[in-house]
Amino acid sequence: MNDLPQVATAAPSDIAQLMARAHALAGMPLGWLASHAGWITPANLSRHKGWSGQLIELYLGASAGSKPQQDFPELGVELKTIPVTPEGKPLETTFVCVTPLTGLNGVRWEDSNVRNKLRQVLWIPIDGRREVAPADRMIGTPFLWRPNAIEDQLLRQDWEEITEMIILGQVQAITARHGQVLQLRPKAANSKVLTEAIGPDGARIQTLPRGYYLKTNFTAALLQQALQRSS
DNA sequence: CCATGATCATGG
DNA sequence: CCATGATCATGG
Repeated sequence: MNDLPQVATAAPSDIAQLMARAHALAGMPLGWLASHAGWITPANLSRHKGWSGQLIELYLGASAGSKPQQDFPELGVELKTIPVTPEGKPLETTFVCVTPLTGLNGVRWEDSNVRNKLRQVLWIPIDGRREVAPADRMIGTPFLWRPNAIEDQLLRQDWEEITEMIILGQVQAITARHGQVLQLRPKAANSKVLTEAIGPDGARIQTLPRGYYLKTNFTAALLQQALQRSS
């Protein structure tokens, strides 16, 4: 049996230790973990959207902060919580990273931020149903994922198509409908925020910052594979 | 019903 | 503003 989860006092020394910590969280409600850590559980997440992810970081020993790197750089692992139904269907897309909109000439998929972030992901499913209070939302079975050749190719295709449009000054023509498994969407405090990009005539323009997100059809397949492996 | 576009909190 | 952590809210 697993020991009760504990707030981590140091980063995990290896992947086995990281996975042991993650497995200890399975079956625990967020409210228990929060109170055990001395945190207050919000009544809803509308003004605390990153709360669950930050609580899990605390228990796994991820270095908190806003560093533009993986959560466990020494292990090469990125941490992602994902809100799911009891059947294991994702309730939201998964944010990957923001993207620069200039200076992309010559950047290859192999060197992209998206690929770096997704090389190895520790997924933590959490009940994400809005009708369930955050305190009662149960954590699911974690799994470690590395893209296989097919998944890598799907991600690469979308990234290359979207990146090409950005380079050609078409960023304002990109919608969330582009891409099979990866999409580009706004990533900002509000729709007034501006960042530098390339316009249709090649000149610099100001536009809304964008980030890459995994579509739910893609993460749904990952979750189903993990369920089948564990049954 | 659900995906797209919009938004919230925090630290630097 | 930018990067981290994401979910909200409404139009289609």
